[in-house]
Amino acid sequence: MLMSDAIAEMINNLLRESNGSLEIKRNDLAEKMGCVPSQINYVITSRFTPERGYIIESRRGGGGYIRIIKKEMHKDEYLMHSFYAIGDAIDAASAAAIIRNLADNKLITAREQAIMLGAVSPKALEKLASGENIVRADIMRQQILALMK
Amino acid sequence: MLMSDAIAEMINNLLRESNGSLEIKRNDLAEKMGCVPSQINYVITSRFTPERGYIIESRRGGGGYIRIIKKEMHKDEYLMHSFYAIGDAIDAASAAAIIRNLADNKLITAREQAIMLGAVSPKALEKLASGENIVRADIMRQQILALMK
DNA sequence: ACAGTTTAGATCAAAGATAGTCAAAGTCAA
DNA sequence: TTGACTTTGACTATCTTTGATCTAAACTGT
Repeated sequence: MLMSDAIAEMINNLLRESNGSLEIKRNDLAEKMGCVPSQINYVITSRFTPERGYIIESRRGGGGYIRIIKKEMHKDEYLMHSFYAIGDAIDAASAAAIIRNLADNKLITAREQAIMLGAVSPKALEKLASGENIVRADIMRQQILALMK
Repeated sequence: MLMSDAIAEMINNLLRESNGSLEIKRNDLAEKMGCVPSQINYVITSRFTPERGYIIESRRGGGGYIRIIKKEMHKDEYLMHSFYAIGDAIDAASAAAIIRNLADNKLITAREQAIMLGAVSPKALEKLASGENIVRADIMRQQILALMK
């Protein structure tokens, strides 16, 4: 088996044992698996992405760690739908419509709606020379990803 | 647990017991915790910063002390404070710190924090050729304005 | 009051402990 | 053969711990 797959399997086992959330020492795990530490990063970036439902947190220095959290997927379908509805670029009006939909469907609160609208408002992006709709799409995607946590 | 975290926890406990304001003897605390005195300074500088709402006062010499005060701000005050803390441009780490403060001080929920973070994450702004920090500042301001409504 | 001594916190830089990034080299299937 | 995926390791960034040295405040004897 591929080293990266073995590492991923190890992490998955640990996740299962620990009920969906765990902390590892990068160097320890690397040593246990017999690989270089940076390969742990590779495995995490390639397989434990937010898109696949994982949250990663880490800290360097003494007592450093990497925390991996598996979030429960269930009512995220609507969010997924919105996520893909955004596309590569989106204008302010369409963005507002999508956000309003989320609110209408009780996926976000009124306050959350206001925050999201603020972040993608023309005012927020006024300094952009160009590509406003592309950046707006990226921002929205990150916001929706944040909701799926 | 990490020594610095243990010290921070100790201070937090004392703060809670004493209702938001306390005085410690640096050397005594260091001895109690089993660390060098200067580590107390390190913990204070890294975790009890004014940015996080703490005021530090101290005195040297006989009867010296370090006083730590947790400052309570009112919501509007805090939002204003954050708004101005942003400045014309802001990097991702500083933005995260400000957002985290809002959450720590119960001005936003964990979900709102996640949304705000998402919107100003490097990932959300990765398409920008330049001026990332300027756009980030604008986005943050609009998000905070949304909270003041 | 003054000078010298003692007490106690501040500062800073070096060393230690971790994790992240990036690009080059390797592998493998289409 | 090419392109995607994997493996490595050098270099970087961040956080923590420690101790030497500096500075300020209080105390003491005259």
